[in-house]
Amino acid sequence: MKQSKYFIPTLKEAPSDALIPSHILMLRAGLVRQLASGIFSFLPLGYKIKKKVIEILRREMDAIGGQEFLLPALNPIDIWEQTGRVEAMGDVMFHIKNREGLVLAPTHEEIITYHARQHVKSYRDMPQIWYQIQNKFRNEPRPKSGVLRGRQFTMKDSYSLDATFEGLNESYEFHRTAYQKIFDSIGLKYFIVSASSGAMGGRQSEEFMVESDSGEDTCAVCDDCGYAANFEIATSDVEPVGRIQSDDHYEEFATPNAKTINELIVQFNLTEDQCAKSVVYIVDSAPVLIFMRGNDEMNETKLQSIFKTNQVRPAEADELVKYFGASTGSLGPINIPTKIKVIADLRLKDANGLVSGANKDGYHFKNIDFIRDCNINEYHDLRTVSAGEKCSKCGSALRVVKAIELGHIFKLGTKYSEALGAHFLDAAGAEHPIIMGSYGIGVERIIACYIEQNYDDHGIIWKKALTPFQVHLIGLNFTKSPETAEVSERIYKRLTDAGWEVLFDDRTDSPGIKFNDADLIGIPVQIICGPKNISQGKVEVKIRHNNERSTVDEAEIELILSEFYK
RNA sequence: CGGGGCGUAGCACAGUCCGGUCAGCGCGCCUGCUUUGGGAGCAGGAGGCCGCAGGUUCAAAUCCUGCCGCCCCGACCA
Repeated sequence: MKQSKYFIPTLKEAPSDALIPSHILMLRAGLVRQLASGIFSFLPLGYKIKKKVIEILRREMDAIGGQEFLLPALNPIDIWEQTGRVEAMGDVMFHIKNREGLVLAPTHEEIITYHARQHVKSYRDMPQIWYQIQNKFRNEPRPKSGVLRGRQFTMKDSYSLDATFEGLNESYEFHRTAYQKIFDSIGLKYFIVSASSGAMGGRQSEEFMVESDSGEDTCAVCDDCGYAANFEIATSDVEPVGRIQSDDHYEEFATPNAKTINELIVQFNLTEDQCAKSVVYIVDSAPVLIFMRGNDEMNETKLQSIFKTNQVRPAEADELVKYFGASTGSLGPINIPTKIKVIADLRLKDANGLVSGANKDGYHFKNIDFIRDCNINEYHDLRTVSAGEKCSKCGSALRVVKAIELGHIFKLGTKYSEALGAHFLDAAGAEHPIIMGSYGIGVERIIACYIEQNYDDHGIIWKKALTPFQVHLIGLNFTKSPETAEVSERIYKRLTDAGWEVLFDDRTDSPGIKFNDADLIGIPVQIICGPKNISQGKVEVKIRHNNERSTVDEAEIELILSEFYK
């Protein structure tokens, strides 16, 4: 490809809307342009990279027996109503206004299940792995960070259909391995975390994460043993509060100026372990009183999983008065005027000697015994881990990092097949819902994450898997030196004929412009043809990632390329 | 949806408080000449409803009202 004819609008300055490296570089290198918030056009160079990603995805999905579909983005809404997801998705789903009953698909479990229901009627028809690489539409409330969170994006989504849970496990493992191959071959540094299947009611789920300050997920990772988990479900090894030797009855004391745990600790010389913090949530419109140790933070996702709902919110001030007759800072487990559910974090299990609110503004109780004095309905792991706590596997200090979710694999179970009536007959002739899994990878996120991990002051640094071209042939000073033009053309033709993907900078611009553009675009190998070297029958080879330069004979070029790309 | 910021040429910005002197700078673009190993020089030139709509005023990029768009923080994210 001759660069003089190729549309690569590079920018010297970064558009002010772009803040993170991948976004800035994708704009500057002429890969994408933004059309509207969360909506991007891929320009030729960017699309070339995207197609390379897609090819890798296709290769690995085919390798595990996946069959490629292309499902419509326009969906009849009634299928989505049957699974209850029109409501669950809420505003995230785009609805067509001038044609009643159509929506834009944000994902495709429903449509896959629809087709499975039509034709997968026997255990003999399974297992199946169906996938597609297609645009998804989600009305994100706030798109951000370039292509990392958009309203229209490309996803590789696959779905497994199995007759048994053993089969599902196998399909899941196939995907897990394929995903590792995909990210490894691209050269991404990633880690896998256990994730919450949340209110979806699935069985197991893992996410493929890239550590990044631009990430929207938080994970706890252990660098020693490899433990990694999404914050939503992460646990750590923390000391339980336990019991102390004391039979003292609980006793009210005035705490007029202590509303927070820290104020209690300071004013009454307590330890965090002695304090049972009360938190009140409204879960499915019913209040739940939750106890956490000291300043331990409650994790909403864990709460959602316990109650299997995403209808969870902190109680409002007037609700606290209504249920407890007291306000925040004075709530506790004893003398609750209304009957509500009480749960506590595992760390407080069966503890005593505790201080908690007296359900009377300005008063607390001390010497509370959770066994003797309270009716704690259940104990659950409810706390959010924090950095530096001990890994529950190996005891090393956990790190807490921001991460970008690149892929998600998920054992769905029978939620969709049951809702849509996708049943099959087993060998004994008994009817069962199809057992499903769903697996997704964000295509644009791969590109953005790759760039986040591979750039320098000059621009992007591609490795061989995703580079839009294998060689950047840069001709210098053609107007002054027709011989250089001639030699460059000859090299271009020879490499192209030999099957190399060559971007040939045959523009008449000054060398500085060409070098800077080349580094910005980031093709791994640059071959520089200038008059000085040409006269000696030589060209210069520059390796982008380490800036290594060598002057070689024209005849050696292909050998060097074969070596680099072997 | 709450909070904050912004909208002036392709990109980056100044001008807005304090209305008139205001359509400006740099880069990019076009033409010519010179130049060519890390974003060249000189000369000449093109490009704008100052986001949109209303209002105030003799006069609006500038003041007022409404709307739209974009970015950031938060909420949200099968």
